[in-house]
Amino acid sequence: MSVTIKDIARLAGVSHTTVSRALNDSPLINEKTKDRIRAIAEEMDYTPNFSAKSLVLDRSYNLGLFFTTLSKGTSAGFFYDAIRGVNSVIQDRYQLIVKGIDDYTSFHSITRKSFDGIIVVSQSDEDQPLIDHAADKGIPLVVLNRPVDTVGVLNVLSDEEQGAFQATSYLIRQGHRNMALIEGRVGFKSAQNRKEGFERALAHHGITLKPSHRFPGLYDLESGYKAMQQFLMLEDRPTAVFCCNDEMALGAMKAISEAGLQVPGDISVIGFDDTVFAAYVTPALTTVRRPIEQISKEGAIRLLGNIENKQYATEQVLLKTELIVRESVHPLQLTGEEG
Amino acid sequence: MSVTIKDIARLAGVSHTTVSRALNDSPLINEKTKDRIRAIAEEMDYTPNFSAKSLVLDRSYNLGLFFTTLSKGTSAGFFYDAIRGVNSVIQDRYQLIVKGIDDYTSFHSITRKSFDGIIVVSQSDEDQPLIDHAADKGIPLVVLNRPVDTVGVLNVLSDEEQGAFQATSYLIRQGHRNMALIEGRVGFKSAQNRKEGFERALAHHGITLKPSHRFPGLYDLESGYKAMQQFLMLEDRPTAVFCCNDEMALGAMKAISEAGLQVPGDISVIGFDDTVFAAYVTPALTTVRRPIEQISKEGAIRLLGNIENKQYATEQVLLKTELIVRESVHPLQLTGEEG
DNA sequence: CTGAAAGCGCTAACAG
DNA sequence: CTGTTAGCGCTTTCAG
Repeated sequence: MSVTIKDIARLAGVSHTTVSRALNDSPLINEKTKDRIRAIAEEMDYTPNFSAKSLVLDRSYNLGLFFTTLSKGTSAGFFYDAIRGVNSVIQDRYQLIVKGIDDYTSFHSITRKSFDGIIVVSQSDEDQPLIDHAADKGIPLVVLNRPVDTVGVLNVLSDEEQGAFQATSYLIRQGHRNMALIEGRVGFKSAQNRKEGFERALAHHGITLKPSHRFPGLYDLESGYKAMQQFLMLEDRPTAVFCCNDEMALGAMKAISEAGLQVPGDISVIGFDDTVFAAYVTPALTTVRRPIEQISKEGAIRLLGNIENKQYATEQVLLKTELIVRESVHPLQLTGEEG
Repeated sequence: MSVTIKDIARLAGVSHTTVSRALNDSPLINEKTKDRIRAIAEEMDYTPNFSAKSLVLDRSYNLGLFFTTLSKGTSAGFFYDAIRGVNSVIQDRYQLIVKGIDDYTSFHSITRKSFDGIIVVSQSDEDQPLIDHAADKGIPLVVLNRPVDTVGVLNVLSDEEQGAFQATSYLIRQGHRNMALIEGRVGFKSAQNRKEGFERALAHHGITLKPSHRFPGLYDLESGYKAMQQFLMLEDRPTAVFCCNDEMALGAMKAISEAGLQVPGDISVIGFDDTVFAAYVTPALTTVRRPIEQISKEGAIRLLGNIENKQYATEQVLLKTELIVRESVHPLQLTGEEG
């Protein structure tokens, strides 16, 4: 069996309490004694039993990182950035447990005992039951990526409506009037926000969008491809397409080039997210950058603070998005005011 | 505080021992009693305290999923597929703890108490100390993606050398003789395997590669781009480039198109991994498919079996790769035998 | 079939 | 500054 504090106590000729205190650097213990005990612990290759600690301290040392789904509709880059961001913050102090919310049949096992805190990377309103459950159980909680107004829940996200508004305004400034929209996954908040930003920019310029010029996507390459195929069959083919993420934009570009047309010569394409590959496709994709890694870092930092200070202040942090202009948008006709 | 078996015992008018047994479906307990206790537990919204269980049962209910690194050199798609594969297998029975091996300063905390089993998605020989440590501690272990011969360690991977050999042979059958190689990250086993497969195919056909026609990459888009820029400056520019992953292939394609040349008209490009975007770039990328998700599923299944049966058989599973022919390779000159 | 008692490894009063 | 004692919530002998 493995070494316990009792073993150390025996060797050091002290009580196991003293060992416990020494190893936790308690001010109650003489420095000399501490050093001696630490040396013995080191030598015996002692590792604390976290189950025992957890039991008595009522802390699990677990942090949950929950995604809406692991199996569909989450893009790999998004997933990777989120985990990286959180991981870079928690370091050694916690174990990072990754879960898909849709894997749960019951939230019963999610308690304050099993998670010291939870980070929900939320893409859909359907995550709300989980969020409510966790808030209900009093688990420190931060929700990323989607606005929530649950009391006591920290919230970090980027202003995607604004990002979409900017991107669309840019399209308009480049002279485009006949535009199309490839929407995100139904039920995903990001899909709605981006659509709304797009629509607000249009309304702002008195442009209307025909029903034929919008298409619901799934946030994956294929749905962008298919949506674009639809648009290409239209009589009044759009001169610019706003895609609710980069994957769909890439799919759309594929459809355009297969039809023998050019991006951006014939049709301009704009994406969202600034995925790693955006700069490397040809033409390089003009898109909206969303600071996922920063969001998840901020979220993790706040969560840790929350766990440790036990203060449950509601707070929403809104990070800026940024339009990254590259090559996939072509000016259609200059309108006097420079773009 | 939360409900414990003692609370249930009090309400049911039995001892907490009986409750424990009932909830664990022990054959020692009368079915009627079980039902009654289960009903009460349900009603009180009882959740077992896993720290307490862990302490006495000496199991953590944690499964570690270790990557060589979370911060660099791991591609998002690879990461995502691996987590998905494992997650789909473990279901509710374990918590999945994701770690980057390079985040550890000491493996001290990795014990049989803290992990019931470990899956190492290994990309580098540098992971060996961790693998040895875990094997040493007697933690059930499966290593994915890289061959190891540590005793008692399960091993699931794909035959990448063979995949690279096939891909290169295909290039040769298409008439290419003047080829170039963009290598993977130094120290990554996959980089070495792919390079060796490439070289074996060349040797097999008596083709030699000039030092100028190989370039070390980092598995990311940028390094593929830069490598290709080097090749483009060569006097005897290659007619085909073998890239050790799809990201670098995309970077290379970017460099080619920026130079005013065509893929595959002027230069053929072949990748590795069959990333999601491979089919959607233009031209669609010819590449080698590697069944990451299947590998991680197989690995997880074997690990669970191993944990539960306590049998530590060394076993290596080698899964096939598959050449996916798309559009990025152009026949240079037919050689009689069809390609 | 059920219960009493002990103990997993650790921390935290309470004494001294 | 150190030790004694109790107990976290659970499972597991050992008796009955």
